[in-house]
Amino acid sequence: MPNNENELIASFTRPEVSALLKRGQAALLAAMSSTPAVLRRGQILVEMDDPHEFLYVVESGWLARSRTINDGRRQIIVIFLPGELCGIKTIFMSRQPDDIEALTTASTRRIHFKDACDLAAKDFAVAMLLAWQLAQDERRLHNWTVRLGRANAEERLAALLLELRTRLKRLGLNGVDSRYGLPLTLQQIADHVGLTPVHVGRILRRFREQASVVIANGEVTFLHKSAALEELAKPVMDIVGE
Amino acid sequence: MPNNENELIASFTRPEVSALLKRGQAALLAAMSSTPAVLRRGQILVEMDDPHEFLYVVESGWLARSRTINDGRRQIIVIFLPGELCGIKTIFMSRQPDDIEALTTASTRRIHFKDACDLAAKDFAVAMLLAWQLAQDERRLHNWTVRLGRANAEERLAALLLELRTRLKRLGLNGVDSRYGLPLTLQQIADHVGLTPVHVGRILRRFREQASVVIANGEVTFLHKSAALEELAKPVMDIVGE
DNA sequence: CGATATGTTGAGACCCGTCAATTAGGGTGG
DNA sequence: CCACCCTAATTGACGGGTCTCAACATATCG
Repeated sequence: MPNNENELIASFTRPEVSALLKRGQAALLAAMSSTPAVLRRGQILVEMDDPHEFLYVVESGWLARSRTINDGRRQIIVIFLPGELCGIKTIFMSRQPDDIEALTTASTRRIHFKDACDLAAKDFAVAMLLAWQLAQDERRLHNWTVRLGRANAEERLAALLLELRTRLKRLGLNGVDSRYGLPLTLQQIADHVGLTPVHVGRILRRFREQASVVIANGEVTFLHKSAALEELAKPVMDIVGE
Repeated sequence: MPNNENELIASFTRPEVSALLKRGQAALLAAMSSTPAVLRRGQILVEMDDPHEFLYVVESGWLARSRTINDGRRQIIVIFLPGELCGIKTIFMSRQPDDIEALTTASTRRIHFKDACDLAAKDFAVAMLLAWQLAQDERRLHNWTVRLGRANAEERLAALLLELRTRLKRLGLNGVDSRYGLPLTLQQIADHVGLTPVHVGRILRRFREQASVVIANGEVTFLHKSAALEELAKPVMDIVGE
């Protein structure tokens, strides 16, 4: 168990911490399967209720933890972006009631949870990285709990678009500040924010008409009145802009 | 970092595992402050955005992680019952955007996160317990994400009442199977399930009229048609009945 | 006994869902 | 290059679940 992660989140930009995390990430990545598995959109990496034994890193594409109810309702619980780890809880539980699925064409590499444990025991930076990612995930879940419980459609969508912007930026995956790729369908967005695709479409039209954002051709583009978006989302954004 | 928690959740009742968890709990509790801090209802244990350094165990009463928006909206993100640990993420982050507050009169004992880490490093059972509680918390957050995103008022309330029943039973805190103490106001329930107190009251009346459950005098009592509740909640309950 | 917080009930409004029709887009094969 | 198909996106009309507001009842506590 790692022993001094305090101040981690508060110091996203502190060079010595991010350096440690980068070292841990490098060590873990080096120990992962070298040949990536390729997934088609909609393909399921880990089936719900199945025992599973691996942690994964997203190489390219977007993944998600999702739960589907037999009457057709579906909730995307967490989105995993390229470079992020998923399935860390595999270390602690052999089965979970959710799928991990590919939201887009994607590729992943993996490591057996026992190997990951051994590595973490030997290399503190790896333990640090794993703990850090877990804490990140839980913080994000807290944010979405607040949004799904108390925020309206506009606030949820504004929060989603802004959260993805800061996450992609932090991962170094968006070229320009005012634009990023969003490879999700309205249905997938709706399943994440707890709305219907029809209503998501209506809210996005409203945003477009207000000149806040346009989302077209799989690209989000912030317009000159995007401050209105930030104003909308502000009550449900956390300290680090997610 | 612990190294063989696999099968933990799947084996809630496996005697050797629960024995290990009990040992870990005993060791951690023994290291905690011996004089409990007493909290009045509504009192805040950890203020949002404040740096904090302690893990807590609930001795008596109910606590919650809650987030309040300045316009008055409020979301209870997680409920902590007597015997459960809260603030474990303190080990990893010095500040979080939520309060930890007393939902009822409550008492807690605490331990500095560094001491908890040292203990976990020496005693595997403690590390096990901490990891197990974290995994528990995250699984519960997943469940509530699904419910807040996709379940209607009846399903959310049915799920809440049943989840609390199984959690209290597991903690050994309910005498009879068909009855348990629920020390929450309609407002607090509403803040947890993402509804208004008025609507929560209406749904509970419906439950009462259907002879599913009565909730009166701070007690939940399941009636002869409580199977209807389980039917309602089933689509949004996880494997272990939470 | 009064004061305050909490619970109950009703009427009306609003946000979002449902359903259905239409358009647009993206790939495939001829 | 076009015809075709299938999926995704758009739009409108309508209905319903939940919220809002306000009045009243009840419980709690000094």
